[in-house]
Amino acid sequence: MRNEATVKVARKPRKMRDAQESRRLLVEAAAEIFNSVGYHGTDTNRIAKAAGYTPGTFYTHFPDKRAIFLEVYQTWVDAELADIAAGFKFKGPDRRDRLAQTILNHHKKWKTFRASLRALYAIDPEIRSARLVQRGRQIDAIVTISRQAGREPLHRGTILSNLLVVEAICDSIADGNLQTVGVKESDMFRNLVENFGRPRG
Amino acid sequence: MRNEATVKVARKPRKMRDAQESRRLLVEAAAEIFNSVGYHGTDTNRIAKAAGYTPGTFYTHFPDKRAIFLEVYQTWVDAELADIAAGFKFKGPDRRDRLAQTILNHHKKWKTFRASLRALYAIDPEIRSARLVQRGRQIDAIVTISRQAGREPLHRGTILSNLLVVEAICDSIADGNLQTVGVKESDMFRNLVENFGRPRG
Amino acid sequence: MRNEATVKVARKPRKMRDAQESRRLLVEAAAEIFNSVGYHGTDTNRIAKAAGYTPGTFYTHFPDKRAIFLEVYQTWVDAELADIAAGFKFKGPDRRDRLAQTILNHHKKWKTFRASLRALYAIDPEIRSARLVQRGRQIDAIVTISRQAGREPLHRGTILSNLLVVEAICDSIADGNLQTVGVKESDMFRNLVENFGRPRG
Amino acid sequence: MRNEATVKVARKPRKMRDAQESRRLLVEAAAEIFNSVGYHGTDTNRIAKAAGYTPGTFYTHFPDKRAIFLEVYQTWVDAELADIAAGFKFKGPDRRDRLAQTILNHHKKWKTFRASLRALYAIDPEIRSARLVQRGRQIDAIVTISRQAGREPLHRGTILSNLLVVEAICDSIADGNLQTVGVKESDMFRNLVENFGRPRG
DNA sequence: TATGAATGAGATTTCATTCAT
DNA sequence: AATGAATGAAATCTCATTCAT
Repeated sequence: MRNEATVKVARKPRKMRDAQESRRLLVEAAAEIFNSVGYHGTDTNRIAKAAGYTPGTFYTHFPDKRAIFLEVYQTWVDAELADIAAGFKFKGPDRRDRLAQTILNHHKKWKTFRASLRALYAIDPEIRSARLVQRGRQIDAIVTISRQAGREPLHRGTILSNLLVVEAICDSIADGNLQTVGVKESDMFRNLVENFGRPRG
Repeated sequence: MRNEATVKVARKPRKMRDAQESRRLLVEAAAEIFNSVGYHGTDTNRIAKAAGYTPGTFYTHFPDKRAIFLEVYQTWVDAELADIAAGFKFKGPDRRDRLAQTILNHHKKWKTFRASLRALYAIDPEIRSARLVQRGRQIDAIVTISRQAGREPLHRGTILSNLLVVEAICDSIADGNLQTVGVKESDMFRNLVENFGRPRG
Repeated sequence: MRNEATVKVARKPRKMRDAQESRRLLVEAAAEIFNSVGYHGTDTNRIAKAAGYTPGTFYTHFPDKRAIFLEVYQTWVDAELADIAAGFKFKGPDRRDRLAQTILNHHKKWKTFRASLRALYAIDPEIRSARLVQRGRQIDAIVTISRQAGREPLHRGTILSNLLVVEAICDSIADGNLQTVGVKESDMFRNLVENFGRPRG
Repeated sequence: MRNEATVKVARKPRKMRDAQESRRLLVEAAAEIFNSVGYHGTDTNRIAKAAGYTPGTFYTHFPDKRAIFLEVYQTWVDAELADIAAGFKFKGPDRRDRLAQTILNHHKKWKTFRASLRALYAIDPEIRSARLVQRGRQIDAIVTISRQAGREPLHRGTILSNLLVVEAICDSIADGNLQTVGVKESDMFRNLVENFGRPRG
């Protein structure tokens, strides 16, 4: 009963036939848009379009906007874990600097996405659960890395605390406005570096 | 995200001729709503209604939604500065605990508002400027407090770093989900306390 | 039926400032549209436009499409009751004919609306409740009319049965396709008339 | 939320090469869904899925949604005619009761489908034609049955009238809400029975 | 200042239908 | 015949904002 459409628009070449691939393209596009204009500035039609699809396609892959945000989040957290794990493998005298730089880059890249995540975390129970699960995994991963390195892992509370501190400092540097509040970025970076490899106690 | 249930409708001050009072009522209502459902979950009609006015009135006092958010922010930051200043005046052996508790309470109370602020900071230049100005004032205030206490103030970078750490840890406790990631709140609180009054190094 | 009207209509002078009046206009427009294209063929934008408003206005008066359908239904049922009551007041030898004609006219006029009502009744619990309440009222009204006329009312079951029969026959005539099935409208009308004023058995 | 719960997903007959069988499965699935959520609540993808196919398959068998509704209608009307014919064959003192019960059961089973049919009838010319054709056939069948029974058939108008009355009363009982309007189901059933085998007037 | 009905752009979502495979 | 990803038009609904009073 919707067929009154008298004018036929030229068909687009529908070549994309792989659902997995389409999902990936959508998630990729969504990640980028969420990270540039935030969750509320993003609309599903735009995600679809950016991925090369029409509005309806979005909904053949995700029930709603939150669902794709969650999926972007999973993807993102995996990347973060990989980054951190990679960072821990640095050797040599500047390893702390390089680890700090690695994590800082991650934050620079995902600045806006992280901010959206926090805002949604405060409001949305599902996002909160997902985030908490990942936070747990993140701490687990660090415990594991410590053990693999033959060191006695820190308490979970201390690990979380360190994570939070690192994130907070990274965010402040990533923001790029430190000079506005009269702080030198290099000072802040030094503060960041000091959080790695400190002897426990 | 439409929880009308939580909003208290105030009286109907028809033809109240005091613009200052109206503004105050609106800002107060807005603060509460922003803090319960976040910036994007808040609608201006609802703010007006909660303050006891009709939608149009909102726009006789504020040019747009962002403007009232900014005003709420100013109010809020003043309260925070006052809290911190008060906290610094505690004396006695448990002064660090009491200062930590004071700041933690502030965070508990403004959890959602803070999250919204961060998300907007990432997206909106005006909010960003406002936030940066306040950050500067906040550091200034701490410098001043140190001087008044006859101590040599820390570097601005160190102050900011400490502020960020305190905020991050407070947020994590305020969230109320630490046990979910296997961390004890009391451990975290101890981490928080340690950030106050530490001898500089 | 789906007025694609692409031409932008010049701004309407927003003179309509009476909510009651607006509601009435919307309900009136809705009644007409529901009755011409059925519930599912009706869209809220079209109702608003037909009443002289823009899409958003609809939602300042009704929470959704069902709500206005329900309101149209209330209006309609009142009209029907009034029609029947008026019909019962006819005097003279042709009173049964005139009563039949009155009710038939009502059915002719509301053919499509009635069909939509039935379809929604089958699916939608709220519509069902509303319809049942009205059905009860309708029977009550007939009991009352009988009493006022100094006659002993029929059993409720008999009244309902008569109502159903009258409605069914009216619908079949109102439809206007009797000749297609080889039946003369006048025969059917006679069957209808016989249902009025029959001595009870 | 779009009651997926009620639909049974059939097996996956990939590459089933029997078009007749596929059609049948689709019509069967469609009948059930139309009858549970109505025409407008039914989507063609869901029909296909319930029949064990994917969305595209639907359109290799039917040009559109209306077409399958029409086909379901044909199937249904045949079943109804068979029911009635069977009912007319009952013998003995309770034959009228048993006939009434047979027809009532049919109505109970197809409640929602019937409601949809009426609503579409009011709106859709093709559905209307189909329905009118079947109505004619139905009257024809009853004429034939009468003749076969050696009785002089009633006028077509009387037959139609009786059919309408029976349908209306069956619908009201099938609905299951008579007590809500203060009517006893048994009273209504008696009214129904009285419509069968009445000596013609 | 306050009102509050109205606006209108636009976001979310649905689904009958298509078509390359 | 069957697939199933994709389509795209369109409907529902939201809400920051306006403006005549």
